[in-house]
Amino acid sequence: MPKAESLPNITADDVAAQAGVSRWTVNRAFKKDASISPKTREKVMTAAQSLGYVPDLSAAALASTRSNLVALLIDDFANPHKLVMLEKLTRALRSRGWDTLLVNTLDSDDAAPALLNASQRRVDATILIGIQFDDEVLNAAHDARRFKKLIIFARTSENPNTISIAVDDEAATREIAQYVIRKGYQRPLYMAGPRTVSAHLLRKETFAREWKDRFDREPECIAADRYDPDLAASIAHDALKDRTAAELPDIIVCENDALALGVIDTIRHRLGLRVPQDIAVLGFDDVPQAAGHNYRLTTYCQPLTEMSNYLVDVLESQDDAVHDRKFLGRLVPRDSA
Amino acid sequence: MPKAESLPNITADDVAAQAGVSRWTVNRAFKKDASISPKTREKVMTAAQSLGYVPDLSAAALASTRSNLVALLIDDFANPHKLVMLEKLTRALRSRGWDTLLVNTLDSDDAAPALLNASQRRVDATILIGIQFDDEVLNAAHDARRFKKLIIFARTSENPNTISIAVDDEAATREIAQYVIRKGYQRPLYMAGPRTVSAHLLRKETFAREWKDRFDREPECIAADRYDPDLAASIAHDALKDRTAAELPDIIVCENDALALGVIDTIRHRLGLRVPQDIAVLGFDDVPQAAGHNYRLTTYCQPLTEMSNYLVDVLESQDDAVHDRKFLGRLVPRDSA
DNA sequence: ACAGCGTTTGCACGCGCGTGCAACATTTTT
DNA sequence: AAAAATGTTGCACGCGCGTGCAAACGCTGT
Repeated sequence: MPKAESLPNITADDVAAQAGVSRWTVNRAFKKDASISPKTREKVMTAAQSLGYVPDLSAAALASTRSNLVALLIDDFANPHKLVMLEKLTRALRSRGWDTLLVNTLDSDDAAPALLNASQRRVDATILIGIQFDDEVLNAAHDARRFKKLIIFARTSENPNTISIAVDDEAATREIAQYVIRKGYQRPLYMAGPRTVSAHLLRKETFAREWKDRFDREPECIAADRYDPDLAASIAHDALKDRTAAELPDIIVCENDALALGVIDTIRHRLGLRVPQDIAVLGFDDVPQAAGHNYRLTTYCQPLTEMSNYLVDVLESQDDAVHDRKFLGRLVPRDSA
Repeated sequence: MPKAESLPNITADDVAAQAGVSRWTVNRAFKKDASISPKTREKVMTAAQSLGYVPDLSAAALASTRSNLVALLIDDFANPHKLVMLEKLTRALRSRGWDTLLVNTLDSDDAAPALLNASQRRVDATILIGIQFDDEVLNAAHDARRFKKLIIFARTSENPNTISIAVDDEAATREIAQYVIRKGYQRPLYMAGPRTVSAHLLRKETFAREWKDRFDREPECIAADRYDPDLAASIAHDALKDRTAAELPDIIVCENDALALGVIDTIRHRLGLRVPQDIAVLGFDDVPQAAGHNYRLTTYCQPLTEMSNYLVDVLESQDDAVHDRKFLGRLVPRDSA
């Protein structure tokens, strides 16, 4: 049951009166690195506690140029990796004093409105972990007033107006390609994701290049336009269902785990084949299911915790240096390839 | 690259000057149901567009008693259903003009601080979709000033200070129990979740009661203290690994899908048995994987979209009526039971 | 006790907009 | 055509706190 009528707010003034100091001293007591004597702070804190006072961050944001609030724009909810990213990011942010505004980029035309929506709350930065952002939208956002940092997380971007914090896709894909070659696979099939996403072009192209460098032929490619296991399952099924054993690939390299999980399901339950004996599968992201007994998926693990902490470092930095950074993850060999 | 130096903000005053009206008229133009003539609004909007003005919701929140912002407190990130809930909730909220502050309840002692954190941003309501909230924390929150609506979503709560929007656990579990009985299962094993969560006690108790009413004996129960497939897999394995075929349950009824998925993996890959021929499995939530070819999980589907829309209705309602509401979902029979 | 220094505290002003009412403009009624 | 009813616009004040500086304080050494 909602509360009947909200009592008047407790403000810093109330605490100041009770503690016998000025309002400004009260607010200072709640700011670390503020110039205030330990005993005054103690006195203020006691008064605040007894009144149940906490600073109003909303008012603080209005008064200053910082809000300690970031917007997190997200779509692609079919991809289980998103939940992991959300956890890592919100954990890093909150444990270091940042609040997160979660904005669901509802559909493909909603990228710009979502960005605008975020800006209306005075966020200090906007973090993009969706896939629906093209350069046009990004540049428009950058030109708008009131936009501060625009961070693309876990995805490579060459856009000069954004800060990209991601795994080194080329290095990672090269490692994956080398692994596939070393294991002696002959007929890889590469399954790509949505074409709008530059990172993924990078992965696909890097894999193709590595393969061509070694065998002087292009690997076969198919694509799913969403990172959705079910969709990947259907597409893989359509691509493979009429093939003879000799025509089947011996490994399917997937742009990420969301695709790989669906592909494994199709291989097992619709094609009636075994992983990895008939067709091996390789993923990217190391989602929780990848480690489970069912999939045992060989995949590439991004250092998400480290990346999240670096993101907060970037938020807290004042300078205008270029903050783009690429991280190295590691290939996690399991049983699927 | 971050922007060099942020330009001065465009405020309603700037637009007012350009449009030749007062500042208040400008803000009115952006409020629906405001008393303003169509042509004035048009004029204002044109000026706003040309200047790139959008209202500052942060300032609006400070000035009024409403912020159109809700906090969403969440933990239990191992449960894939959380991602579905996030999507449905943020979609319903945002498409109806509400912003979402996502607060990761970092650990079991963090429930109260997380709640406080939310209150500092002047949220109009706090939605709890985590599992770490006991009555003590809830009552403390209710007593605190500045707390408005406290909504427990997708979980039954008897706490009189909260609004609970959930599926009818008793009806759902009764339906599940009837299904199990009708299908002729003899030796069910119930796998419960964390004990702190009242909804789950309800499910377990309802199932046990239904079973006892029919067969005059208690079903066997085990429990996992997190909704984590991997943990559920281990616990199921420990419970079953040394049993003879006759001692094994013929169905494992799980409090939710997060547990059920892990249980299926264990049955197949660690016990080497078949689902459902050797042991059937039943879940709750209908997570995306449940429908896939791998699990084909029989489960109970909550009407999340409807529930989310109702939640926004509650947010928009002014009265102090009791808004608790229980929804009916439906059992989705697939191949696992 | 006093100058000299660093530390701690107080304050005027503004952040951008909402509330509620009063003033004004427009339409309808008689 | 004037009066009444309705629709539309303007404004004083405040929401709670940050910024940057000036005043007051506490301490050292002599």
